[in-house]
Amino acid sequence: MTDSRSSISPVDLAGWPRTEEEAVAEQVRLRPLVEAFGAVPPSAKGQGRGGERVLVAGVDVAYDDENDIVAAAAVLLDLHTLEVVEEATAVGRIAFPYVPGLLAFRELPAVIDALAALGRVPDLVVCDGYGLAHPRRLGLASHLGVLTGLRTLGVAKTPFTFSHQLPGAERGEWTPLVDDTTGEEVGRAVRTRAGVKPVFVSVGHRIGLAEAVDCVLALTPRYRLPETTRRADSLCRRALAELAGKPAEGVGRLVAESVGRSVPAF
DNA sequence: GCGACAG
DNA sequence: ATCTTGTCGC
Repeated sequence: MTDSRSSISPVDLAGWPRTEEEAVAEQVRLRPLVEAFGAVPPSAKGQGRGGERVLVAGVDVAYDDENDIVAAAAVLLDLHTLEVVEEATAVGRIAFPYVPGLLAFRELPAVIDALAALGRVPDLVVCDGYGLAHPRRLGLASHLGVLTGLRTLGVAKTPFTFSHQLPGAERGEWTPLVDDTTGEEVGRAVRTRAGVKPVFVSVGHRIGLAEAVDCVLALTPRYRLPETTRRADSLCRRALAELAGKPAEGVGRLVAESVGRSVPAF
């Protein structure tokens, strides 16, 4: 047993929220289950010793609103070499409209399907968006963590409703991301590349904020965004493009593809 | 009431 | 997210 879960189960769409009220109620129910502490993975096994590599998954989704289709991708990387170990995609119908604060209900069903299609369970999942930095402290990264038991963190490209001072220009410098309604630090604005706009990192589940920032810096040797995010973004767009013209009916909610050990050039 | 608002 | 021209830089 490598993690608290040895496999990932798809969500039951029959019980998925259909209204904003139901969605908010679900966030309030899950919020107390978030664990905002934990070391850089893996903490369950031997700290990366003995040749055991740390597997980090990047997830992202792309939409075709015209045809009501969503394509998700999960790309597994070795945290130390940043090599792609495995990748998987899943497609389905869009499960919820885009509502700021309720993004998880739109993205998670497809994201979890893609993660479930991987042959291995990631030690950490990097999400495109927020975790605890959320009006009700349950952004998509935290939501995904609570639903699957996986360790997660969020990396967003904009400050959402929070405030921050610009961090120093050097890579690695950061400032707190603050919720002005409570004064608490909900994340950090992190400079992943010298002289380039910062990204916004927050805790998802089972990891501390400082540890989450360390992981993000390890995943950004060259670009502003983590390699996990870049890889997943590229893959889900390709997966969506391959569905060109196909009607939403029939797409259902099928795992479209699962490719092991591929290292695509992009 | 109005604007802002992760992706 | 998605649409969408040209442009600067490695």
